[in-house]
Amino acid sequence: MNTISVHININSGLYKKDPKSSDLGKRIVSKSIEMIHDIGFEDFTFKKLGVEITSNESSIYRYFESKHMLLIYLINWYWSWLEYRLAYKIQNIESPKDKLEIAINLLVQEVIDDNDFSSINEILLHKIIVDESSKAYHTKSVDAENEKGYFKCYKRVVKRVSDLVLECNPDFEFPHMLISTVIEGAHQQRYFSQHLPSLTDFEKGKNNIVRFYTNLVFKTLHIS
Amino acid sequence: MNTISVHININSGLYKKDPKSSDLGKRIVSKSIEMIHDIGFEDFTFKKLGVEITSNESSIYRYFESKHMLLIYLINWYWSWLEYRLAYKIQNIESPKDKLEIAINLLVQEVIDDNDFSSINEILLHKIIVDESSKAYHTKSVDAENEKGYFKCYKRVVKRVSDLVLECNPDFEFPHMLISTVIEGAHQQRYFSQHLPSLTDFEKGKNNIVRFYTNLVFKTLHIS
DNA sequence: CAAATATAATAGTATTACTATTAAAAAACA
DNA sequence: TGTTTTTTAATAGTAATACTATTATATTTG
Repeated sequence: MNTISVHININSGLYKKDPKSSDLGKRIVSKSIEMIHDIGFEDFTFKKLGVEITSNESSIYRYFESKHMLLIYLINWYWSWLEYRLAYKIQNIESPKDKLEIAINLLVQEVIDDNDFSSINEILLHKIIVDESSKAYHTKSVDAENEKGYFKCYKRVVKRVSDLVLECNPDFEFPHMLISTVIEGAHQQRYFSQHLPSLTDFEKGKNNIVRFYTNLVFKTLHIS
Repeated sequence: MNTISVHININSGLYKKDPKSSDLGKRIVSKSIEMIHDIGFEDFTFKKLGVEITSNESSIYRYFESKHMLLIYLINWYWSWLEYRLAYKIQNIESPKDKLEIAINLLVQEVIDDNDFSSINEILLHKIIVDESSKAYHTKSVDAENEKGYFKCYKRVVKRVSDLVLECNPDFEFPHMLISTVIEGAHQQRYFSQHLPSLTDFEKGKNNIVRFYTNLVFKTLHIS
């Protein structure tokens, strides 16, 4: 899996200059992931990032229009990466049910291994998705940004997995609702397990989030 | 239902001066709901609110410590109100299954009627819950605020409905996950239906969100 | 009618999320 | 090699935000 980064292609409308094209760009992306994870998106600023990478606020603005756009970039990277892993993992699987189970697992499981070959720490990026990604689309500019294709990668993943749902049960009325509920739900449960645990039944090491959502999907689709 | 407001008691740690205790306080709450709904939470400021209610920024700060605290107040009001309606609606119902169905419906259904007797427009407040409530707890101060009891009303509702789940199926392992997934999921689906419809299977007038979540709960619990 | 309290008006602060300009350094190219 | 172009760094500046503090003026209460 060490050539994953080759497959991640991000919509060029998301940046002003491709951060993959220079060392500074890579440092921006890589350090921003660490910092957003550490201090949270609201406290993260380009000024602080500039200090950390011994560069300058204004230099960062040459890559990203705003910190909001940087977050959108990171989120797209994550979903592209997930889409690639999904395709890879189900490519030789025949059974629709097995494919769906693998997909659910991928969507719902915590990310625990990092690919050292890219400048992106996927473990931390997954945590950013859990903690911060709702901030990318809960804005007054969602509609305009959706039209520009800023959420395409995410929507494509939902579409792909919804198609797997329909392969299992062609009569099911709500495949997109089911999958977006599972994805967002799993992220929320991970967040709640850290901060509002009484909203969950999380128990360390028991894989409850994965078990809950897998069970929920197959029960809802009447296949078990 | 016109004496609902009597039953809504908000934790006094959420405000500096009780907004129910004065006309200005009521105008603050009532107008803030309209404004947050109209322009969104980020663009909403106490300065703008002051202008709208022909009062002053600094006067508003005498009621609420920050706009964040005002949002927390509104969210608590919403969940108190829901808790009251829940108790009221299931009080004479015997069957656990019927009680749970009523509860799910209440959690998942859009709010369509306003109680003119309070200074709170519940229709708009529900829309704020859908659009903005995740911003109340996706902060670096969640843990501190959770300890102060800022999320108590919400957690109490989840607990109550989880108990109804266990009444229906005492062996079910994940009642809290199920209910918080349904609540948050339904809010997200309403948001997505407006802004990212390809993530849903929403169709106007077909009540798909209610049908989907009701079905999901009863299938997951093996009772239909 | 006096005292206490609530409100309004004004001013001020640190920080944010940028933009603009210019100079220096590095890379490309001829 | 020298020159041009591009990239980066440094500095300064702006409008807005999310507040705090102070004081004057209403309004309510005893």
